[in-house]
Amino acid sequence: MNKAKLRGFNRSLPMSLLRAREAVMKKFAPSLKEHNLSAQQWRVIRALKEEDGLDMSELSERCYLLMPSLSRIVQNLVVRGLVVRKLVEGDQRRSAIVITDEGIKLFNIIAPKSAERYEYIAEKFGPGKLELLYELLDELVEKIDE
Amino acid sequence: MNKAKLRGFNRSLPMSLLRAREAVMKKFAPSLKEHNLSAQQWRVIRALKEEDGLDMSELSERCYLLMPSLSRIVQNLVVRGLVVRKLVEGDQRRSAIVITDEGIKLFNIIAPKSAERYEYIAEKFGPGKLELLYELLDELVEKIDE
DNA sequence: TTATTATGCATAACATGTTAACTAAATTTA
DNA sequence: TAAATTTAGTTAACATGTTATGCATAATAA
Repeated sequence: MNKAKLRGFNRSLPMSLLRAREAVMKKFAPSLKEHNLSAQQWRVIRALKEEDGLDMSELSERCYLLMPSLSRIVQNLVVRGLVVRKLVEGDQRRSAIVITDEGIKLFNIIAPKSAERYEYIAEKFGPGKLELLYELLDELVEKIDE
Repeated sequence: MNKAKLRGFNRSLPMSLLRAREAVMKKFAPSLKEHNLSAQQWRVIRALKEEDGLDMSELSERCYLLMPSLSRIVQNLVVRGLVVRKLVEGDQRRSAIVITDEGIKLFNIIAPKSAERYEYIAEKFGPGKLELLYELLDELVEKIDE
């Protein structure tokens, strides 16, 4: 479906990246929506599962979320009992964000499905091409940021 | 800057695509912001410059904007006098969106700068790699949508 | 022709993206 | 030490993303 060659302005880098991202996200969305998680909320949980107790600034960098968005997202996750805030001794400005047992439980339910989807994509597309794509994307960012 | 190898979950397709897109967008943002245009508003204007008088559904597809977003965006552009709505004879549900002279004038101011930025990126990255990237992205979308 | 369904589009409601204040705590400077 | 500055984080305000709902007009079935 929708195989028509891209015309004019639609064949642009931002649009192509957007389309690719949306196509990929569609594969991951269902298992997240099942648990009422947005892609952004899921990013925060994964980041904390990888390294717990990060402060907001660290979390913001790792999840590629701006502070205002992250602030609201963490509030939401706190209300849902998936993470908690803890005081950082020695600096009253910071707060460490810690994943709860319930958060970990949720992670353990979703992560396998997510990995499965990822494997599916990698296989469909070809692992070699996938690696090549990563490298091109990294290099693009690198070259642009000069 | 920020050259640390991506760890863990940050090396994922959605994240890499997001980073690349943001890096690219940053190059185009300034000339748009100069005229108080968002990337989305600019997409609509470009689409209409390419083919005028599209209805909302067509515009939605070509700009990769969902109808609710597009609805608000067009309202904004109408207020600013950059486009107008015209009745479609034979179907009272549709409305044709038409770019105004002022809209065209704005396009003619921004488009050259935009093209310039694009050339810069293509040159920095390498035209061959850019073409390869396009092809990989297209193929990724194609393979995923099955 | 009337009832039903489909289409085109708008609005509602809420999460996120984005820029700009703003607060309080920590650090630096004078 | 007092004042200025920096840092970490929140809140405000508005545009957009996203799903659901509503509402006409059009097309179709009965």
